[in-house]
Amino acid sequence: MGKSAVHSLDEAPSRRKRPDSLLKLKAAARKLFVERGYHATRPQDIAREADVGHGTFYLHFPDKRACFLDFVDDARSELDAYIRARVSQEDTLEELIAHTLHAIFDYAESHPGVLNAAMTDEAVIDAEGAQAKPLLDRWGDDWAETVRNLARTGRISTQYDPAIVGQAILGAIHQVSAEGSRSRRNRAVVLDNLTKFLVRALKA
Amino acid sequence: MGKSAVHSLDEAPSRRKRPDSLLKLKAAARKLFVERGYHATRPQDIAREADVGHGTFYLHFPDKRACFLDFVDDARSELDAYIRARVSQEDTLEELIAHTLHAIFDYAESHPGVLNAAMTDEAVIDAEGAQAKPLLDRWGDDWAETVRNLARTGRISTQYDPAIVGQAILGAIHQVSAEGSRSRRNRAVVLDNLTKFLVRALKA
Amino acid sequence: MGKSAVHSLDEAPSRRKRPDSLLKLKAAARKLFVERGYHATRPQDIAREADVGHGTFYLHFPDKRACFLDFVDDARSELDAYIRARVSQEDTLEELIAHTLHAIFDYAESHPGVLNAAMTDEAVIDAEGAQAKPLLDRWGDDWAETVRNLARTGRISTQYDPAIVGQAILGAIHQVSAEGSRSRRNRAVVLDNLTKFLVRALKA
Amino acid sequence: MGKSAVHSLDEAPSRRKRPDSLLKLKAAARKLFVERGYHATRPQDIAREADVGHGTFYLHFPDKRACFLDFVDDARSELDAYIRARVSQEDTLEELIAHTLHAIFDYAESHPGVLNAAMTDEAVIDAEGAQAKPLLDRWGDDWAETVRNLARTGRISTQYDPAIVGQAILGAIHQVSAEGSRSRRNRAVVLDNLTKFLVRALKA
DNA sequence: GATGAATGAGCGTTCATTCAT
DNA sequence: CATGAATGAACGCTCATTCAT
Repeated sequence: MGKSAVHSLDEAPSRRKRPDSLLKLKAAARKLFVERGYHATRPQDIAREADVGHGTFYLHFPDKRACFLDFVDDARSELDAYIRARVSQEDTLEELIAHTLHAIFDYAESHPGVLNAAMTDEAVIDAEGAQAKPLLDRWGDDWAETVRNLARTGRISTQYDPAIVGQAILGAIHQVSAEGSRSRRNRAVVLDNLTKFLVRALKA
Repeated sequence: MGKSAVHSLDEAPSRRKRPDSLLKLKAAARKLFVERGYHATRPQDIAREADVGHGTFYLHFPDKRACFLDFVDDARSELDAYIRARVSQEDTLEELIAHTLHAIFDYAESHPGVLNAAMTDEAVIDAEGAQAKPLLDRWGDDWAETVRNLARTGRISTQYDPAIVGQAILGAIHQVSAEGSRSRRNRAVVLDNLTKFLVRALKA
Repeated sequence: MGKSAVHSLDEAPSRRKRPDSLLKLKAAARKLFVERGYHATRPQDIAREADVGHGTFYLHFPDKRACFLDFVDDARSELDAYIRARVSQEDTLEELIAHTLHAIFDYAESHPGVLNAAMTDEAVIDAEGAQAKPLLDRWGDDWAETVRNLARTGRISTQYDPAIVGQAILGAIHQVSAEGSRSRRNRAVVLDNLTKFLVRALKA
Repeated sequence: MGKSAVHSLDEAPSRRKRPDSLLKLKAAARKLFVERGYHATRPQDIAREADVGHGTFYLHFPDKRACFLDFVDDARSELDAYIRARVSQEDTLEELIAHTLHAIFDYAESHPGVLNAAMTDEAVIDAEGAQAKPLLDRWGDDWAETVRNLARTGRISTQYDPAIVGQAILGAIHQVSAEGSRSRRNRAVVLDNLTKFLVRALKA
């Protein structure tokens, strides 16, 4: 009815088919997880927001949990890209910290609420068989690796256990940016203080 | 310990009744919130664990949320007591950091999981009418106050915004201890690294 | 403590003991059944309103239903007394109708809400083993008896089945006064219309 | 009647599905509200009676109250249709009363208990946000309108306040038919008495 | 692939009633 | 007589998931 039988010249312009229902679902899921949180978002809500049938949700995700984890993974990848685009191997400690923080705050600014939503403790979304490591811990591990590299190249003190200070750095950044956005703090001031704090803590 | 054995021949030592159902419920609630988290713990589970009827739960708490908030408040008070017992006004920066961290780690050791459970984001337990500030932010504010005092007495650099580095300190401690307990790290090493990290970040 | 051991000169002036807890409970029950209705009134509420312990309620009533039925019986007795005080055997039809309606409206005015609350359909308060006749039907029976008397003494048409017009009269009175109080109608006008209506319907 | 039997070879005559769960629920709700009353009927009971899952109930009604109100509305519409089919504008007073009562008693006979169940005081089903007027009052208003018309066309005495005698008529009819069905009175006798009663009360 | 009506275990909570004191 | 802490069956309702179409 009114839907042309012609091979959809008008809507699927190029490649193969178009499973854009997945894209619509992912966008809707992100929107709702950010706005309402994991528990207050029902698969039905996501499907309606995406303007697809409720059943379609389960064509693309085995369950709600998987959908949330997928959202978290996307956020992580996007943030990684932001960071990789701004830091270079030759950065000094100050530069590396400053560039990374800039990347994180830029991401948070253009994707408001996403980082906070993505960091919902996984204990909260799955009492029992949770994944090995919460997202925050994995991000802490990334910082541990960075710390190891900085120590190896003599840019920071070698007296630290990288695994531990990696978590410390991540924790400081996370809490400062989370609270900063809740309290609507001035971004430049936050960045400046946090950069100074981390650089002094690490400098050789 | 400290509870006199005199007169307790049986179980109900002297006069009257003993409306200890509240105590049993609080203990049960703590146990289950720690073991399973807020969402996976039902009022009914708490009542059964406390060995009282379902309805008794609602004699003492208006709802599940209030029970959780009560648990959080208790944890906060207990931890405050631990900290106050170990730090003194005349502590140097190093001492203050070390003593506070000792207190936190002692508390975490003798009450495993409690701090993590208590820090469940309040957004998670009550979408709408949540309290103004999450517990973590309030603890960050406490650190901000400490930072202000240290700066005023010349023990740390005055170039920081206390509100921001307060949150940074709290974030570092929280993440290090949370991840540390998940990864079963050596306590002494964690303490040592974290103390050094914070002292260097703050020292004048 | 502070309660005189002297044989209560001050409080139980005359006869025996004083089981005034029953009186307090009955007053409280009436107040709450009128204000909130049967289902929204809990035995606990009645006990608290009466300022006695919850258990005391069950010392005087086997259950909530019995308490309500007791309230209904009281209302019926009181209204009967009002009516008996105003009508006499020698009243003409007009007088009898007018006096009875005056009695009912007087009672309703000095005990607002009581008649309405007392007429709550018993189906509503006890799904299964209800009493043989709802209160309204029993009041209708009373009117049937009155009609029989009026017919016997030639004051009204004899062509009616008293049982049926008894219910009709009661129904008209009940609905007019219930709706009249809900719509805050003028009492005199209501009385005048209703009297005329019933007299014309019955007059020989 | 009016539904063509053509094509209904089996049960699902032609196209698609048949979302008759609503119809089954409405029938089940009517049955149970009539048999047990509002408070003794649980949504779950209605669903089981309709042979659908509990949740299906909430697909069609926001809550139990809405389901009951829907039942009431249906009953009112059905009865209105019965009455409209039997009375005409040119009826004399006697005819109008007689035809209307016939319609009501016919409806009550072919839908036993429905009118009584539908007239459950709305105060009983919803303490707070109830509708402006109970169903009975609204039916009384309908009678008031009828009385106004009769008075305007000179068919009844003009000395009445239509609003009040409207309620009186409705009250008489309601109580007589409710008690009549409880006492299993002879329908013809009841009709005869009630018609005479009302006609005499109203006749000019 | 896509749909959305249907499901029912499970939720947080209430309240009429009991009974040890 | 009086108490009120305790009870637990029962309530109205939600929502992650399935499956016939």
